[in-house]
Amino acid sequence: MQADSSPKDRVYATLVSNILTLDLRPGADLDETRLCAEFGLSRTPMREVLRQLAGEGYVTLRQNRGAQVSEMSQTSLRAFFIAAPMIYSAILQLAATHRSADQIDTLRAAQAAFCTALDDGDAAKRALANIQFHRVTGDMSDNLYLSPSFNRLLLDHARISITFYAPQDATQQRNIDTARTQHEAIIDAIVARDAQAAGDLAIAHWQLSRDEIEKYVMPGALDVPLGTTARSAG
Amino acid sequence: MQADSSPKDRVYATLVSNILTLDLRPGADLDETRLCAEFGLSRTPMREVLRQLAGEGYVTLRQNRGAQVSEMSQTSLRAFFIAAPMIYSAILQLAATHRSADQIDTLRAAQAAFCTALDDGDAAKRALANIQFHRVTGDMSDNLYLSPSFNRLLLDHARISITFYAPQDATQQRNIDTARTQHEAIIDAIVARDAQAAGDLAIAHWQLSRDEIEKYVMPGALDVPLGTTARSAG
DNA sequence: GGTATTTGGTTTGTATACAATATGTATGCA
DNA sequence: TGCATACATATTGTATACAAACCAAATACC
Repeated sequence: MQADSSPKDRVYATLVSNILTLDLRPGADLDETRLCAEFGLSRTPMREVLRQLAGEGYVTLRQNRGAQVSEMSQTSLRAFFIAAPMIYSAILQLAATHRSADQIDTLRAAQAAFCTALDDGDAAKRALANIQFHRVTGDMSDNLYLSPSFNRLLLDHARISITFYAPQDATQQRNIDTARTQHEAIIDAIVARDAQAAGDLAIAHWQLSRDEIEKYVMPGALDVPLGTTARSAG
Repeated sequence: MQADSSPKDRVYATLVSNILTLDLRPGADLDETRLCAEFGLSRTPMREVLRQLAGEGYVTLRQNRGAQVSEMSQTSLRAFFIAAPMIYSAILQLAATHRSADQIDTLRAAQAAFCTALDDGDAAKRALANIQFHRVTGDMSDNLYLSPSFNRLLLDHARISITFYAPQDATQQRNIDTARTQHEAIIDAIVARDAQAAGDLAIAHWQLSRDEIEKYVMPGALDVPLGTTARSAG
């Protein structure tokens, strides 16, 4: 999010990245002392970082029992399916309306990075670059009240994507190219200040993700904990 | 939110309440040392409370420059007007769908408290009780991804309501009674699991607030800082 | 043999002391 | 007189030491 000026910011960015990429699994316990040793930071600032992460939904804090990476469940997946199209659509409409010229440059840069990540082939890097793209649209939308939910959605969207990513799946390979194209179209709509088109593209883009996820969410698999499926299979 | 078990929770609850009721004005500087002295708490836990409050949007933290109560501006008011009907409607629809029997009791209790506050006549208490009512609907909706924005909206909704409250205004007096009735209707819709009706009521209920606010937001007053208007006039 | 209780160790929560950074004032120079 | 710079002060950021709460294992009792 912000520049890595202070060591605290570095730790924050690292933890965020590790959580997004499932290097830190949902439900994983975060021992303060261990983190401090790992990052060369004292407990006081580390605790503050954890509290900030908790505020943004990355971790959950339990009284006298330390932090753990926030969980994902089938229940939360259902909530995700309800909230995502609504918020994504609103964000992109507002982005098209409110974007500045500078922000378009930033968005194009994010898209370039996204394409690089696509060619790279690493699911985690791809998800991270994708998030970055959408974060820029979030900045563009400039709505203090939608941002919290939008960011929370992006967090789990990244984690879900990585969870359900199957490298050998030909459909998914095609979908990745579609995503790239959709991003381009989104940029065009935003540049043209076409809120209607941006909103529609948000839905289409969401549909793409949704289809991929739904393939893996079978009614019989209701109690499979999310965040563990794909990694162990790949 | 949670029981006042620890002294930290008490400080948290007090600060939240003071911010919601504008006892702590938007933009007000929060000096750590002073707060510590006031609440009899050390700086370390106090800083953690402030970070939590920052995560939920109550305060903003600036590097090396302390915390201040989050501001409200005309810009944010516009964002509020866009986000509120959307989120409120979604929350109430979901509340009608997901609510449990216990939660209905809680909601009825909140409504009773709201009515008491209405008869009381204190704008701050009223706004607080109103928030409490809607928080219960938020719990009912049980959507992890909409909650952050919903809670952020409730925060500023309370502050805006208090800001633009005019005790002598006959229309507002009537509106207060309307709000009471609408709450009752909302309860009925939720009890009946009628998502459609709940969503419609959310919009109607929002409209009521919107009209009150809009009366005071004139195009010429674009740079009047929110949170200071009504208090000084009353 | 099973359950309850106590006890040791580990981990979190808090307080205080110290370091670093920012602000405001005063002084010197143009 | 105006501005810039240096210094003093206050406030934030960090580290460490201590207290309290939790967890697990071992022992005693039923």
